[in-house]
Order: sequence, then structure tokens, then C-alpha cells
Amino acid sequence: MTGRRTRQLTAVEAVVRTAHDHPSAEEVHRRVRQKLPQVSLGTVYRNLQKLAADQRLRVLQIAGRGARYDGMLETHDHFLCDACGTVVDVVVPRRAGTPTRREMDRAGYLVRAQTVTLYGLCPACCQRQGAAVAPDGRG
Amino acid sequence: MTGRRTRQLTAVEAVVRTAHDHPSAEEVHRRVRQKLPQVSLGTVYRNLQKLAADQRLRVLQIAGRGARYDGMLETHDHFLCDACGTVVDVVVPRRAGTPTRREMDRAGYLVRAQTVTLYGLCPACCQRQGAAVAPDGRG
DNA sequence: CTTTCTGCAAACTCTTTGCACTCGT
DNA sequence: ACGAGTGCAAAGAGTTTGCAGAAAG
Repeated sequence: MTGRRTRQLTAVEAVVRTAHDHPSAEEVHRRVRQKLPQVSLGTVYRNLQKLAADQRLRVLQIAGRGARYDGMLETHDHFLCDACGTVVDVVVPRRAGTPTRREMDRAGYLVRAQTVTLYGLCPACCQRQGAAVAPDGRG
Repeated sequence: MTGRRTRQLTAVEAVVRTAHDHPSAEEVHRRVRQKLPQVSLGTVYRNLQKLAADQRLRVLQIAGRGARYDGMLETHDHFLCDACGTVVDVVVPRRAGTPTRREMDRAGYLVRAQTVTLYGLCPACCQRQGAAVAPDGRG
């Protein structure tokens, strides 16, 4: 499953691994083009897929539009700003053997992964919107 | 934000509220057509949007393709089967005032909602695939 | 009667794919 | 040199939208 080490693959991986802002495929394309100007978007998608299959990056499905790519491989979660769409890494500590997990096991499910996503307003958007949005505790 | 109570809106809401299988927009369309055969897919999308805006349903963004619609409004989470794509409701108990949450507050974030998603194999797919997939604890 | 909503079809966004050619190995 | 990988452009899925006509209030 390794395949060839093309310059396109190398460049896509470098972009995703050094980016800390969870770029979209288009954004990765834009950045890769700075080094390899004639890279096509299709190739970027193909390489993003390959890297994801090889567990060399994580794919985040964001509500609304398009996937975002995350080069941070360590276990972590995400906060999404409702207003500006920014994605921030968050570390939510895992507790092994929670009651829920045990129930799932007993019911015959094989749980492979678990992600927590927080939604709300980032500090910048909080100030901008002031008290316009009231926390409702949903979710 | 209430708008008119059209028969299309009523039918879409009825389908989503009685469905317990997290249907896609196409699937909602198919079911609504059983009552109102000439409803268009565009109208279904418009009404799903409206219901989501009015907090009368929840939208789930599933990795891979399309959104799924969930008429269960109570706080709950989801399990996604990697093999068959089935979405199952899961109740992961919330603990108020976790360390992470307090840190976020201190850092100036306004956390409005929080979702947990589990990934893995459902009982049926577990049997089908046997021990082909090893749990790796990722995520 | 007014205004919102609908059906239709076209447009749009994001992603995938077929094909001839290129370049790692 | 062989074949996986590329660029291009077209095709696909899912979702949104403009418009003329229908219908809710």
C-alpha cells in the first residue's frame, strides 16, 4: 500500500503536516502550487486519499461544506466556530472503559474510534457578536 | 421564522420525526412521495433546512457522502458502522464542568454544543467480517 | 389578495474518474 | 522499460437557486 514517492505526494504531505489550520482540499492545492505550480486538483485529491488510507493524515467532515485535512496524528478532538468556521484542536481526555463503551461491547459493537466535537464561538467571534448569541446548553 | 404550514412541510417533518434510521435527503424525498407523489427534491431540501433552522430536527454530517436527518431532539450521540454505514443512536452521559470545558471557558470560547461520535462495526457486520478488523484504539 | 412556498430545471460545489502521457523504481 | 502516478477535462453526487405559477393566511 506504499506506492511511489512522487514529488506531488511528498508536497501534499508536507503541506498537510505543517499546516495547523485544517485546510480544505482547495487550500492544500493552493499551497502545494507554491512549490509545484502545475499540480492538478485531482492529483491533490488522489494523494490526500492515499495519505488518509495510510493513516498519515485525518479527514474531518465539517457540517456545511467540504472535508478538512488534519496532519496531527495524535489523539485529539476539535472545536468548530459557528461564526467563522475556524477549526481548533482540543484535547478531551479519554477515560477507558466508560459505562457506554462497556454497554456497546456487550451489545456486540466493535468500537474502533471515538471523536468529540465542540461547537460554539471562538474568542474573536465572541467579542464581535457580543451577547447576541445565548448559550442554550444544547448537545 | 415560523412561516406557512404547507402540506409539504408537514409531510417532511412527519417523515423525519417517525424515522429512526437517520435517512438521507433522497430517502426522505422517497418517503414523502408516498403521501405526496409530486413533491420535488428541492422542496424537501428547503423544508429540511427550515426544520433544522427551527431546531425541529438535527443534521448529521457523515464522512463520505451526504447529510443525514435525525428527528430525535433529546441530547444523544451516534455510532457509525464503517462497513454498512448504519447510524445508531447512542447515549453518552454528559458530565457538566469537565476540565476541558473549564479550560475552554477560561480561554474565551463559548461552547454551545458537544457531540460524540463512535466509529466501528455493528454486530451484524462484526459477524460478517469476523476478526478481519483489529481494534487499534485510534481516536 | 398578498406573500410565501412549490415544481421544475439549471446551476453550483465538491469530489471522482477515463485517458494518454510522464516519471519513479 | 514497466507500470503507478499525473494533468486535464469531463462526469458524478449532493445541494442550492431563479422563476413562473400555486396556495396558505
